[in-house]
Amino acid sequence: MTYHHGNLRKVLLDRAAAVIAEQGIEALSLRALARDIGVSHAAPARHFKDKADLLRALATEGSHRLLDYVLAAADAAGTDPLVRYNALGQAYVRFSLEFPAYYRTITHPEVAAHADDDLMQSRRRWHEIVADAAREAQAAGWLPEETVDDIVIYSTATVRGVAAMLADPMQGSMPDERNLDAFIERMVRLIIDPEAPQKSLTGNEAPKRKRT
Amino acid sequence: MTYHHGNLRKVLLDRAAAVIAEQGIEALSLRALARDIGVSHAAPARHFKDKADLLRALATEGSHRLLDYVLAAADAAGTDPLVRYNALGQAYVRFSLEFPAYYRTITHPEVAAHADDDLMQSRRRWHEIVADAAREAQAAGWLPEETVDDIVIYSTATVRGVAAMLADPMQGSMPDERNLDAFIERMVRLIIDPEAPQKSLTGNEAPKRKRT
DNA sequence: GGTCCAAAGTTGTCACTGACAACATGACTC
DNA sequence: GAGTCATGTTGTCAGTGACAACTTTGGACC
Repeated sequence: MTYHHGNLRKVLLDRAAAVIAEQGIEALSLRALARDIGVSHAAPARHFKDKADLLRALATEGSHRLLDYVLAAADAAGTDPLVRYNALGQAYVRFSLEFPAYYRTITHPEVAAHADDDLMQSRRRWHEIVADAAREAQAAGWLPEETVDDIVIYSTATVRGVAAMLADPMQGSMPDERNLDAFIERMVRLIIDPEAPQKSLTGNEAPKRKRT
Repeated sequence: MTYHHGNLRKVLLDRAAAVIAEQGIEALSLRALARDIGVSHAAPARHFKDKADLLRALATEGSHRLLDYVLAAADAAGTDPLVRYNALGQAYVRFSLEFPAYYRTITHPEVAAHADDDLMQSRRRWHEIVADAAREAQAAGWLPEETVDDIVIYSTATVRGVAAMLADPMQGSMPDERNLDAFIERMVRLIIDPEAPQKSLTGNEAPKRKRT
């Protein structure tokens, strides 16, 4: 082992993500992390000013991955605006399950309250992405009377809530692993149902599809 | 000051709630709490086995208050099932704003993961309350094709998400204090719109009001 | 009214943590 | 090969949660 580790920063981030995924953010300790990696207890300070700084870095990286993940899913879903919007929501929930460490960090209150510019920009980007998709879905007849902002916030809140409830293992009536995909699909369909446009209605019915 | 404090347990809970409301759960320290109250650093241990135990007690008390708060709001809303269901959702979000310490504690991952029987029962009770209300709303024609469980989980997830986003001060596009009530009303109306039953439709239209 | 005793506080201590300061190492530059 | 600067290291400090051992107090009981 050389005196200089070489890529300690990356190793710290990876190992921290693993610890968070296994034992939660509370259980993360800079000293334990350093011990684990085989480096002195003060080494992490060279790369992260303090614990919050490490979490912030993790959240920033995670938020970029989230955007990539979600955009890839939306693109794979095709051009139908309703299908695309739905795919966006499902991908968000899936990300929270596939990368729990990133997701927990991103939504951690302490981190959220002291977000840096990079993290703030990721949030704005998320808002834009969903807003664009919502506008297209509105053009296809969905929720014509609501503002785009309201729709975005509502949709974000819902997928965030679904993710939170899936992360809470003690919640009753939660699906087991085999039914997870179907569960997510049902939940997001309650936000936007890609198969419920005018086609299922007879011609004389109102073309606007106001919800509820 | 007598040697025996008298009602230290209650004072601890109240002061802890105040600290959490002001500075968050992370900032809560048993020693600082004891110092603050003017009692020795080990005194809290007589009443709460450890820090998690104090948080658990706070969460339990909070969950009872939440149920009372929400039921009172629902009862005040009248007998129309849709209005009642809507009131339930709005009250949930309002509780999170009015009693942030309780709400944060209830939804804290660590607390949620190690819930005691009392807390678990409160959760089941919440599920029952919402399920009963959802059944009545379904009988009035709302979302006839969904299972009650799905509706409950979906609704809970959404109000939880809305509460989470309101608690996050850095979120863009969030309402200022004057518009809060209207914002909450709009968000919950997207779950269930109490003013959108069949009455607004002409007679030959489908009586079932499938969403989206 | 004196005695016992358990509940409720106290002091003292331990291991652990995050943060900081001072020092050591080594890679790169000129 | 001297200088310098990023990157590690050692040493230390105050704060924390948890625990053990001791003290005070107010009733219960006779």
